[in-house]
Amino acid sequence: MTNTLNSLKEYVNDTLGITLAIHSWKSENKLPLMIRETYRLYESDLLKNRLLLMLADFEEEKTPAAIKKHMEMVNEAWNGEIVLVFKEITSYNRKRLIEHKVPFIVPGNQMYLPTLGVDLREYFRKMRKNTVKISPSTQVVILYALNEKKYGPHTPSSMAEELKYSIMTMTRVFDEIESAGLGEITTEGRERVLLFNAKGKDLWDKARDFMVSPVKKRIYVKSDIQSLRNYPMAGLTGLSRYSLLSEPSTSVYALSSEEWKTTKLKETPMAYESSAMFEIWRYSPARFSREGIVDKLSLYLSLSGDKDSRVEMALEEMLEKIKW
DNA sequence: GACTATCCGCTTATTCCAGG
DNA sequence: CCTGGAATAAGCGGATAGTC
Repeated sequence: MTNTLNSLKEYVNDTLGITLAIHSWKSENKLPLMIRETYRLYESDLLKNRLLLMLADFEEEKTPAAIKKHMEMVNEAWNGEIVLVFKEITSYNRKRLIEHKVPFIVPGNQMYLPTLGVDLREYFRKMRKNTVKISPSTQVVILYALNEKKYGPHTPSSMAEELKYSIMTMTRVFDEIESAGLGEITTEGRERVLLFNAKGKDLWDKARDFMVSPVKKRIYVKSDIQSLRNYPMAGLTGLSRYSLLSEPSTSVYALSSEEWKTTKLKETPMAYESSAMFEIWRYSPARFSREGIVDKLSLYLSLSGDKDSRVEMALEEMLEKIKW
């Protein structure tokens, strides 16, 4: 614990050029036992502000919500700034603390004290460019409408049941469809009802720009023919069945990442003679596959962007043959 | 009863940096 | 300058506790 204190002093000195004076806190024994066991509390001051330092050295990281509660309890006995001090913290919990404007210091790494106007980090990353894409679950709903010609009305719960997602996920899907303007969403009583007013090729053209390739990763797998039968054909193998393109020498199959986690198939570092290529998909390819081939639209999305002009032509050929 | 806000942790993608 | 791997941000979707 003294190590943490020392590294804290060092860090503040290095970054702000201030020597922290840290004292033990007299009123600590007023607090619930649980708090005293979890944290060490110290009094200090920084830039003329009285601070209460909550040193958290717990084995397992507490969740932000729990931490917030603890701080509220401490706040009963202390009127002023409370600063959490961590040795380490996961990136997502750090982000959430910042979202909640909870001040904290990770010695040697980061200092976030919004009320004092201090926000230091080793470096700031550039924000990602925000692409307007839909999430895989939303894509699944749209593909469901297109592939099975079921344009609604749908409700979150009916779609959750049908497509094996949670109801919460479907709530988010409806939000995305609404904000992308891909469907009409109304409320009937307690039910939220989705109706795709654009159908068939119209819907496809509208949704196309929002959609993403289902392929997360392509890998080689050494496998016998038997176990390959369990998976739908995809990639160039699939395309060769839907068009005049000749079949590739290495067969391509698809499976979801959930299936990949539980399968006995093993990845091989490269293409051996008896191997097949597997595409790990963001959603289940089996849901829409017919006769052992993945659905045309997903296949199109998985290969669009291929530089080979023969592939491009075959993709267009396949699309044209669709009976919307 | 149907939906949603919030919380949570896992996974994936992006960015940075050090060392060639 | 590249490149590999470490660090970090963002995405995702389930669980839970509400809300209307």
